[in-house]
Amino acid sequence: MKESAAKTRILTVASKLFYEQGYNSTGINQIIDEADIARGSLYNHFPSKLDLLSAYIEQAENLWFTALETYLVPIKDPRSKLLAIFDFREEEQSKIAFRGCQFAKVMAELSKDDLRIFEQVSREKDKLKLYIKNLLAQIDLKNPSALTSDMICEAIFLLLEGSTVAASLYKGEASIKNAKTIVAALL
Amino acid sequence: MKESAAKTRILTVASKLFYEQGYNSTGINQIIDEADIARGSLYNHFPSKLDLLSAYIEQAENLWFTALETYLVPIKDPRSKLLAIFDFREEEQSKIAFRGCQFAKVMAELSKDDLRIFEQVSREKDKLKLYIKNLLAQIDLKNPSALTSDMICEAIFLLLEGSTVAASLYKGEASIKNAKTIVAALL
DNA sequence: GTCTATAGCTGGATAGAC
DNA sequence: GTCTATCCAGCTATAGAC
Repeated sequence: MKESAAKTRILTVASKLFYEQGYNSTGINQIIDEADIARGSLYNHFPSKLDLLSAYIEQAENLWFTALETYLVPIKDPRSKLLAIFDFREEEQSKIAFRGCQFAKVMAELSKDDLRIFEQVSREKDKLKLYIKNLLAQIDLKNPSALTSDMICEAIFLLLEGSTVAASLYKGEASIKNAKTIVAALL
Repeated sequence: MKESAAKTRILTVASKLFYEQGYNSTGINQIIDEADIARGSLYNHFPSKLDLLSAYIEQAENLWFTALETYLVPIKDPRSKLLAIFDFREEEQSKIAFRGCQFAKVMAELSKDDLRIFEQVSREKDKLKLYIKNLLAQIDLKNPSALTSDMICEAIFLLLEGSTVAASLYKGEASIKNAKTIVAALL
């Protein structure tokens, strides 16, 4: 059930370009040039550019989550694991010049009518929230802030998203480090 | 020193379209159609599309900040003022179907080389942080979380940004309400 | 399944009349 | 300063040969 080499190459190239240049600014022409395949082949595998975007999102979701889990494997303590999510994001973002969250970037470019993509992205974010929630359940919260466990989960999630946006604005890791400090105070 | 009516109309129409459809997805043709001016007039007032974007950002900054300050005038207590920033954002976003932060949207669409725009936006965000900081200075923090005043300022800022992104993803106000709850626990 | 050729449009920007 | 006419490069998508 191996996918064609052409299809894989298209998706690889498109992922890179969608993220680096944006979806709207990346043309089919550039994709077929860099992937070195023919126009017709692309439309054979992906009926439209939006289908290609959808495939990119799906792949990126899987890759991102797998990378996060792998990063956290050596860390045993759940509290440290939660804090390390911010280290992971910092490393990841600094490698790519603080271009921001892949999914947030796509959403910002889409028309509000492209519901399919919005749902895909929100499913991914829900997966992350669930992952955070499970880690929180293993912690004996000292709870200095009188927030419920669910609300602390939300805080971690929002601080992660917010600090990524801020880091991409300021082109530096300071916001992500700050978010980690704030979360540490909440746990 | 009144600006020409044409220029004003161009900027009004462009602002609306840039925000509703995105910068890249809005063409010069559509702008001149809806503003009902001639192609040449647009290029007379704005040498390039990027100059028009820059003018939009500048105007949006001023309008947004003025609207926030006006919203907060009737509220006297500084702690309530801080929390009301989230009410303001919620009202503002619900009016526009949770399309997200104007500035974040633009940044997500830009090439990383458009430094001029990045700097414009970061100046705006700095203004907001300073405003938050001044309000915080008037509060006697009970400080349950052992965070410095500067770090609480950062937390408010990051939660505001993060919850706006999340609200635009989920198309609802829940994230913004949650962010307010979290901030209330920090103050 | 992969190719080339091209349709059909729209993009941003310019020239030159008035 | 505002207009119309137009350039040319780019876009997404399709047709039809191999």
